[in-house]
Amino acid sequence: MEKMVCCTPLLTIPLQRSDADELAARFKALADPVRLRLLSLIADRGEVCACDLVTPLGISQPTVSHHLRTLFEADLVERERRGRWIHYRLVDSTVDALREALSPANVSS
Amino acid sequence: MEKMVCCTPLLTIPLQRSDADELAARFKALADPVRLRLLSLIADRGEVCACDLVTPLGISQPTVSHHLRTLFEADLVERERRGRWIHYRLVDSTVDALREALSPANVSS
DNA sequence: CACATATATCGATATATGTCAATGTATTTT
DNA sequence: AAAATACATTGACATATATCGATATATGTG
Repeated sequence: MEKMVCCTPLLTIPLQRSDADELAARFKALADPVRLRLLSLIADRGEVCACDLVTPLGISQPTVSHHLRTLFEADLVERERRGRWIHYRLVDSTVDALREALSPANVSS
Repeated sequence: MEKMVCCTPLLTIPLQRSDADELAARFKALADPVRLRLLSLIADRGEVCACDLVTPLGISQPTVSHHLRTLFEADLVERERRGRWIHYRLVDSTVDALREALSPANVSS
């Protein structure tokens, strides 16, 4: 059971400040090419050890760790330690919620 | 007819660097609460004069202008000068494209 | 043309962010 | 327990961004 994450739809009624802050924070997590590629790799493989995310992007291990933390704190990925490795998975519900926040105003009626 | 805008889906295959750059640039435009509220106001009213976007957010006119430019350059809004006023409208196709970029990997088959 | 209004740009400043090398911490292996 | 491996944190630095006041530009009005 995923926890409730976000977000007020953007295009239906004028966003309040607090809702805008929350939604912007999520999009901010998506607003970096390295994080998008990490997310993409995680989604592609279903589950990935962090160790497999360092080499393919050509950036340092601390930088990868930093970005994974950002994705984690935005609830875009979840992680699980298994032995030495930490495995990352996409949190579908957050991606779904962001997608829905971009839904057009008048879908029905 | 809207021009082709973007973007490679995020969750289907690993993003290439150039695609990630492009997509990140779009999300960056959404990654600010002021811009989200501007977009929300524009979407709500269908078409808005820039003059009506200054007061409701409590920020200065140059700042509003700056953010509107950012939204414009990300193809999220279009604008049209009519006399003294510049009218802003949402570019639905860009919002649609971003929403689709967040589509889950295996929708069909 | 002079003036008012709507919007954009400039310059300055404060804050945020991406990145890395160095170091720290947690876990397994020997 | 010592060494090795996986990952996180720290500190430093460069760049980007949000914001504003001042000013410029464009359009309409008298």
